[in-house]
Amino acid sequence: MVSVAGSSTGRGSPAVTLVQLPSGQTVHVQGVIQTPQPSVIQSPQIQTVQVATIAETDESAESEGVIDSHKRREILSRRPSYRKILNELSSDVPGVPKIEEEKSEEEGTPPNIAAMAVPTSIYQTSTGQYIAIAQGGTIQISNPGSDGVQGLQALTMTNSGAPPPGATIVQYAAQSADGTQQFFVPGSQVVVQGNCLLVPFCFLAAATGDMPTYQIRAPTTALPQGVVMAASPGSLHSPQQLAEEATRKRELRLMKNREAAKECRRRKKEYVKCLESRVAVLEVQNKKLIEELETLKDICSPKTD
DNA sequence: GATTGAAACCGTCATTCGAC
DNA sequence: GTCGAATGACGGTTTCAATC
Repeated sequence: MVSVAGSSTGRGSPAVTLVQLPSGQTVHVQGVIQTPQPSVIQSPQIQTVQVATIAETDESAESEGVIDSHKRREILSRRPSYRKILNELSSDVPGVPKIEEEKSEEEGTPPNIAAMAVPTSIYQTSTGQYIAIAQGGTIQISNPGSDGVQGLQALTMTNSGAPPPGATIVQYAAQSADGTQQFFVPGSQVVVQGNCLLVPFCFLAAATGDMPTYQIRAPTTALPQGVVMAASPGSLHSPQQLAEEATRKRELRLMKNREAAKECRRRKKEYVKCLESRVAVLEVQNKKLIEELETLKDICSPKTD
């Protein structure tokens, strides 16, 4: 009679299997029996149940008589965000990377912006560039990939000249540009019409409350060109100004939602990759369990002559 | 090279969730 | 209750490989 009790220690160090994931990542899988791993089903139970319930509408229909409307609403409600799910997974399994909370733009010092006049507002563009706006009117643009101040481009505001009254001339002197280019930012109204095609990007600004926000956009954007600098809050009275304000708010909302959708898709991709990785690991574990079962069967089964 | 279908990507809208 | 963030759904666009 062979005893298999305490096999986790009786067999010496647990076997380690290398699993090649679809993403190319290699994962170490330790002995299956010795170190029971948290189940992928157990961890995000809530989510799994919810998905299953949504999929099996017949079953939910059967239990309608028992479940009140509130409970059904809970069951059918959207599952938690991918970030939550993935972070729960990562807390269960050390190998699963966490989706980090985004740092606010004011947090973490962007690279390549040094010696700025303070107070300074720093913004990041959709292309990864950083824009710093000092109170003195200086705007600096930095490219994330470059070193030191190499990526800095200067925008200088002056309040004089031929442009519409009250407008500000913004001189854009890109290092790589052939020459200095100009576009206008008036004090209370929109500008930059059409100039988007002349400069490497559009300069987009929108005031929210007291603090204006700015964004650099590529000329190919779907956003209508020309809408940009918002009037200062509190000075909107005429219907036209109200309409412009509404348009500006809409553009801002669309812009934010656009970025949110991108981020959401990125998280979803990461979440799916995580699930695929878990599937790969569990498949290996399952295979090993089957093999161990077969081995034990061979050992325990009586020999027949 | 032209066509075509699938997959990936993107922007927008509608809705829900969670913080306040 | 309000507001912003997150996300599903939908339709349009782009990319790419397969086929002719």
